[in-house]
Amino acid sequence: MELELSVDRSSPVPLYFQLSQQLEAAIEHGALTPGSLLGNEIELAARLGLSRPTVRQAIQSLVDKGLLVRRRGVGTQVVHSQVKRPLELSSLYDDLESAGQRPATKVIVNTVVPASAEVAAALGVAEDSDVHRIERLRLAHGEPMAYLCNFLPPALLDLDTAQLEATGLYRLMRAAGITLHSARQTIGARAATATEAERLAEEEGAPLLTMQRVTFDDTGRAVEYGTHMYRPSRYSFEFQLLVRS
Amino acid sequence: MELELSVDRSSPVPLYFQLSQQLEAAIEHGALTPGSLLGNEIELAARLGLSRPTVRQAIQSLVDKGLLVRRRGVGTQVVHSQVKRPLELSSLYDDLESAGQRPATKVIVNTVVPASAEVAAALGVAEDSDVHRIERLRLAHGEPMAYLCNFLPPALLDLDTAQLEATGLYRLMRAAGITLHSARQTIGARAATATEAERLAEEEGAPLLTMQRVTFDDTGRAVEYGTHMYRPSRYSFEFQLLVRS
DNA sequence: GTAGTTCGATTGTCCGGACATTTGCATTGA
DNA sequence: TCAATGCAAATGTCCGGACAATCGAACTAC
Repeated sequence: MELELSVDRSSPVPLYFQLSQQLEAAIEHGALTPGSLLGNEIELAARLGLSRPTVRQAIQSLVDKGLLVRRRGVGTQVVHSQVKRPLELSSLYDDLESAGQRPATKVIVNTVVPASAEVAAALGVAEDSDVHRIERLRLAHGEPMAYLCNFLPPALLDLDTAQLEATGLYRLMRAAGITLHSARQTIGARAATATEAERLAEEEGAPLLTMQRVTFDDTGRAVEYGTHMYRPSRYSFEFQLLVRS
Repeated sequence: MELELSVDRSSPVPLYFQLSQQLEAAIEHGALTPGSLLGNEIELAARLGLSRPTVRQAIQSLVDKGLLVRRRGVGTQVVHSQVKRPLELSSLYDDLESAGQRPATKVIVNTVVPASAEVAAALGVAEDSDVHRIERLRLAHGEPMAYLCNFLPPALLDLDTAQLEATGLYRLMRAAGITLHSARQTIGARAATATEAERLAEEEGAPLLTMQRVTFDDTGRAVEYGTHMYRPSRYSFEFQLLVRS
């Protein structure tokens, strides 16, 4: 196996990034089979005309992604795993769209309200200060799927109802220059109340999947707090957790 | 602010790790307040008698943990976030114990069975090959909390019923030298069947929180597959998702 | 044959330096 | 007054080298 690797030094793309992308593509494509050794770093660096730290940086980024494993004294090998693409912090809208489900959104509420104690604590703003409140019904194939209630700090972005119905909240945030970083989520279940049941076309007492989430941007600011309710027959959460060492 | 930092060069602990631990402790302890600059890398390196790459490695590890943010041309600052400790891949047993709940386990089944198609696919073993099957009832304060059904590949570790009742599965795996790396989880909800209801002291049709998980070690091997059912009144999932870039 | 030892291979850690890129601010100019 | 320019500061990228720690396998001794 002679893996074709090359870097373009005239490109503004960092060299280590070029290399890591090529390696990732090779793994994804099957050119590098699970369990196979990657060849030692020194030789790889020499072959590409790069220094060892640069090669290490490329490899390390793939190790962090869980695609490679390094073993001292042995070498670096491709992980032997079914899981190719770790699931990340995702948007329900994007999830549905990439699943080919043609999502639709109906905005029920889009207003500004004083923050309750709960919302204020989650967003890190003063109690009774103004926050956006939006409530949406998310549908797929015309069937209700989830009821979404979100709160956003003021002056973060302008929430146009038409835009909210055309796309997802995360996408609007990214478009407004907000870099999402992490989210703290709580997932539970409970029986539907009468009003919830009606909104979601379920019966009273039917099990609902609930999710509460606070999303943070890269500066650690809370940019969104939400309480969502999903129909468990239509949706379940799928994600990958990594051990942090 | 004169943060006290020092490294011990005679220690076998890597220098970058010593530094990152001290910085993390300072953030946790409040000596470094959110939003405050960390001082530039060059000066920090000089003060500690370290090279810049070593200091960068320490800082980078904290950036990966979400505690710091770097901005080119500005500096490195402490993240302004309520979330101090990102939740990691956790064990129900440990969760309960650290919450002071004195967990107990009752082993219902502990045997070896041929792998069904579903189990074989999850664990990456041949269909009908031998796998361990354990079913456990997890209690807290004497109250049933969850019903856990797990499958493990053979010859991974010996599953002693007494040990299983004394501690959690993850802890047994770690003690056997298995380095857990990641887990793919699916969380959903549904109504309890009659037998499930009886096991968990719920009523038939009551909402249950369900979780399916495949856990991988650092070589990418699947080391555990499980189907769990939780009483939503007693337990909910709380975790933090990071955006992977 | 088996257990212990040695040795080569490979990654882990660390250094000191160089230049590029981006940011924020002060200065300058219209 | 306001916008454009220039400058300093900080992180981003990259280099080439050095030594340490660990693993696996071949080898040796019993």
